[in-house]
Amino acid sequence: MSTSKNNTPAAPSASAVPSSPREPRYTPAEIEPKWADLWAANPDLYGAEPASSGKPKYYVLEMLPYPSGQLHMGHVRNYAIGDALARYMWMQGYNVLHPMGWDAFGLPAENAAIKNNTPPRQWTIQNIAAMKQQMNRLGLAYDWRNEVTTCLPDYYRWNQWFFIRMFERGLAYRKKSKVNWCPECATVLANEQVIDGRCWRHEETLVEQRDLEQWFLRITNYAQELLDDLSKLDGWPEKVRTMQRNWIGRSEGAEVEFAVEDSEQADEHPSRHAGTAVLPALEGAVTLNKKIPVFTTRIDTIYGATSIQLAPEHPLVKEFAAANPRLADEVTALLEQQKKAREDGDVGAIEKHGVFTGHYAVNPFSNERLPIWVANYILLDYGTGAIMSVPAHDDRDYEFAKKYGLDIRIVVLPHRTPEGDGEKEESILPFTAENSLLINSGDYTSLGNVEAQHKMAAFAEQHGFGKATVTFRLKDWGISRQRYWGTPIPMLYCEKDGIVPVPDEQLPVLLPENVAITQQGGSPLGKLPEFVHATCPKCGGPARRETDTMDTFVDSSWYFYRYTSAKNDKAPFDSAAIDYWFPIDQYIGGVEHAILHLIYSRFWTKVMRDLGLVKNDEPVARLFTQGMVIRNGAKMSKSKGNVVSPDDMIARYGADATRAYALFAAPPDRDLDWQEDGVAGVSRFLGRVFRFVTRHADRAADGTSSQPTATSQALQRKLHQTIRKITEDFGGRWHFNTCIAAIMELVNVLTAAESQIAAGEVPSPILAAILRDLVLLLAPFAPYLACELWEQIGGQGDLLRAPWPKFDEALAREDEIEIPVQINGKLRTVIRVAAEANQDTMRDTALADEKIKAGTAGKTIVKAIVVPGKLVNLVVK
RNA sequence: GCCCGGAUGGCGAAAUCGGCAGACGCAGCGGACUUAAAAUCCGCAGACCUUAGCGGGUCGUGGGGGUUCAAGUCCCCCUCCGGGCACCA
Repeated sequence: MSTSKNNTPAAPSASAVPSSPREPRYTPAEIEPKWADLWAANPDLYGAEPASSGKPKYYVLEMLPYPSGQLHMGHVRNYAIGDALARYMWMQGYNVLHPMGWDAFGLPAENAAIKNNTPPRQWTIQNIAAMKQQMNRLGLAYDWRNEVTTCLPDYYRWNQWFFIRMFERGLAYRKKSKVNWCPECATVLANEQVIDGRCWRHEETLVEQRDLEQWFLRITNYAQELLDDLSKLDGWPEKVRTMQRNWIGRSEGAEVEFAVEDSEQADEHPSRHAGTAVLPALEGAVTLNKKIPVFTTRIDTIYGATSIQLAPEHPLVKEFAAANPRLADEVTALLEQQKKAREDGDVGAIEKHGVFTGHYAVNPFSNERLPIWVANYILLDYGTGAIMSVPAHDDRDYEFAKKYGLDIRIVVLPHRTPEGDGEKEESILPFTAENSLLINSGDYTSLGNVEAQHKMAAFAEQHGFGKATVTFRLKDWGISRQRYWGTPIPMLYCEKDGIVPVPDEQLPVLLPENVAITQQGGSPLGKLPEFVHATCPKCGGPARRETDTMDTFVDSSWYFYRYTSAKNDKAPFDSAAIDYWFPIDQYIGGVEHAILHLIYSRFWTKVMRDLGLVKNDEPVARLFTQGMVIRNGAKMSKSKGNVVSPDDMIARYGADATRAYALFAAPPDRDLDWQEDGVAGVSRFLGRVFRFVTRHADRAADGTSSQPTATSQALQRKLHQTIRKITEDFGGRWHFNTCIAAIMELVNVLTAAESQIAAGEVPSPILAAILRDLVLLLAPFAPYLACELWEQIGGQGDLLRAPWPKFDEALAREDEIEIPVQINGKLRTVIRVAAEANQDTMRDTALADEKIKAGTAGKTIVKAIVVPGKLVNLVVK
């Protein structure tokens, strides 16, 4: 684009540009540490004011890191976004809370302990120090006065305190169940931590199923509210809300009990082939002791049920198999297939297999006998682990019935299908659509399917064999971990009193330090007799201490509340501070926590609300998920060898350039392709700013007239257009890449006017104002440079508290604009008109143009489309 | 299979409401400064055709259709890439 298009002064000739060899150089390696030290020495500088200040508040939060010892580029990007926002909001006059902390419990510390023979605590604390150093070097404006470190007793005691509160209300409970076991971690994992049958931390490691007694948190009590409140979270990405909705997996339907025929009866039909047909209704008395509850979303199709299918692990299957070795073998084979499918990460594509058990159940609606099968596509842990199979109206049942020759009976039809057209009916199978009509369904025939669902569920409830019900995919949160480096679960086991919580006054249950950590499995704390042996607070007798520790996702479920009052030793936080600061105005982090951390946090907040500790229903008002940092087309990882170290970048180009590049290279929600040449480019740009401002820094003081000139007006116009653009972007769009591009454009315009400035065509007070605003605009993106230049131009007070530049519409307005002129939609020329020119003026100007005259000569102008401020398009024939 | 994103020069990208496609930056090319280099500064730059040159023309936002005076943008169909969910009864 030519500069004249912007109505800016023509570019000066090269010789007009001052190029003094004495010009100071931009040296971030000197500037940045100077300010970093100053900031580190003044912890109040970025401190939030107390709630009592009464100022409008803004709580901006970035997800706290695990202290691995090294920041990676994903962190840098995350924090650069949050820091820019925090600084901007400060400059807008808000009382900003911008805290940071450490998600400091977890397995890597134990692994490092084994490898280096360093105690986990020492390793963790060292890493925290190193990373805090990196953060300071990056110039991140955190309020360190409320730093939270989750592995310290003053934090984790409140995990224990919350746990006991939950235990008292039945929200924490112990049960034996099948759990996910990662052999690599040597511990149990929550469902949320299993991805495609593999451990979330060990992509190569298959998760095993083990039967263990574990502590669970009753997140399912909140399933409905967690689902409902998603609709309130309109500041969250739709993608995250959808992921949570799917994870919660609400499904409305009915539970129906099918009675099992007594085994003596079944013995008359031992052959598996007998299992293919529905037999006539029972006559006479049959013993029906056992019931199979079945969950279905389509009770309206129950007359079409032609078999019962059980999960291979179903308890009844075990019973049947106990009396039938051949069946036992076949069930084992089914289990193997399931396991293999899990290992292949391809659970959905497993080939369906099944086996007839030799037993029958009774359809409570039709009294028909249905063969009971075991099938590998039935999951024990969803619904009741058993289904009624309706092949005509379910894709999976249809596939299975076709394979094994089971009956297929049509009981619902589309509203419009003419009756009796058998061939046509066959062709639509399996017919699974809702909004259908029932046929062959006893009293319910010819009802609409939704109406039938209600009536049938009501009938089942009346007769005590079923009811309408809702099933969730979400399971309770298993939090026991058989590892050392975590919060001890504050529970005691007394022979006399059973499970007893540790009394509040004995909290925290301290995590002992003298523990031998091995990869053997089994809780390391169990090997410390002095830890295990305790006294029952109820009877005073001997008790055994719980030796498992809590999932570290407990730590991160409420840490952001603690930031408001991290030194409180009487309560997890000050409720007055919470009332003021919550909900979090803006939370920023990676999308990988869309389900795990973000659903646990929502659950924890609802529990705390019900405990009367907080008033908000949700912790986070607005959520932003930034894109990944990739390089050479792949996510940065050691194994791919494409990792770029933040330290290297800072050493070479400075923290400002590194941060600004992280914001400049892509919009923050998209993946960012790291290109080192790009960092160099941003660094060059910062150098240009540095030199330009430095060159003119002393102009502020001279007292010349402030009468605007054509040049100064052009510069101010560009400046205020830039202010408008960036201010609007912070308001919501967050395209910091184009914000930085806009500052680059501004600087390009300023340096292009260098010769006019040198010639005195810009009054000093105006130039000084431009420099000041330029520095302020830069502050959120390159804080070190901005501070350095703020000092040079004699800025008053701390830059962070300086008010954000105010956009002036009058200064930004263009007098004359360029209007493209098209003939039949093709660009022919560009005309200049006054910005507020009306349609007639625009059309006349266009028609007077030589190129347009030539282009329309000998033709008829059929139509002239004139859009004020936009374009002229002449339709000619 | 279902649900979200995405696809624009050699590269990262921009175009906020349907109105000059490629802002800004990288890499590249030419020039200035320099003994030289670095640094810095100035300029050129989508592809193709045409012109001695000035210039002129055609094509162009993954592919195909459509709506419109006008489409990267709206509608329909399709391809590829990334992510999430998945025998959920």
